Amino acid sequence: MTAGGDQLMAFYETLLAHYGRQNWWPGDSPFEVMVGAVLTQNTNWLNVEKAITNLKAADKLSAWAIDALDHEELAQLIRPAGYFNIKARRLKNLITWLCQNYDGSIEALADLSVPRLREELLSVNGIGRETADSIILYALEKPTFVVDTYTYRVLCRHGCIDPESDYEQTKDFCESHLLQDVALYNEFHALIVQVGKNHCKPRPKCTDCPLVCYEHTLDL
DNA sequence: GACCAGGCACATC
DNA sequence: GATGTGCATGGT
Repeated sequence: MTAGGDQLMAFYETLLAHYGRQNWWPGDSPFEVMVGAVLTQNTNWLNVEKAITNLKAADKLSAWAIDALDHEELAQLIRPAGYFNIKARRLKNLITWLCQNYDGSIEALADLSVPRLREELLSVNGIGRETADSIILYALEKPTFVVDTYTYRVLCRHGCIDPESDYEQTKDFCESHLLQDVALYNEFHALIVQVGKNHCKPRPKCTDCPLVCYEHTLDL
C-alpha cells in the first residue's frame, strides 16, 4: 500500500465518520437506478426525483413501457430533469439496447463481467464512462469505481492525482489504492459527492490575473 | 439575476 | 487530439 493509498483510505474514514452512511443509490429497483443514472447527468438529484415520480405516476417505469413511448411522451415525463430532449433520446437508446439484447431484463446483465458490461454500455450513444460505471456499481452491484467531477476536483486539490489525469487514470488511481469492494466503492463515491457539494465548489479561471494561482488556472 | 447541478456527444480547429 | 458548445429545469 502506497502513501496515496493510505491517504485515500484516511479520506474515506474521515468522511464516513463525519457524514455517516449515505445509503446510495436512492431507488426502489435496479431498473430505477439505471434510469436515474441517465437522468442525473449534469443535473441536481431533486430534479431527477421529480422526473422519476412522473414515470412512476404514468406507470412507465419499466423497460418495455419506455420502449413503447414515443419521443415526445417520454420527453414530457422527464422534463423536470432538464435536457429532456437529449435525455429522452439517451434513455431510449439504453432501453432499446436492453430490450433487443437482454429481453428488457436488467437482471440478465448479472452474468456479464465488469469489463464486458462497461464495453457494452459505452457502446450505447449517450452512455459515457460515469453513467456506465454508475449503472454497473449502483444498479448491478458490481465493483467499478465511479469517477465524477467531484472525485476529480477533490483528489486534485488534495494532490492525490495530477490535474492532467483523465477519467480512466483517476479511476485507476482509486481502484489501485482501495480494496476491490462494492460496498466501499458505493459509499466512497457518495461521500465524495457529499463533501464536494459542501466544500469543493468550482472556481473560476483567472488567466489574466497578475498573481496567477495555479489552481485558479485549472477548470476544477 | 447569476450560478450550479451525481455528463455526453459533436463540431471545429 | 484538444478545445468549445449545445442541451434545460429548478434550487440557492
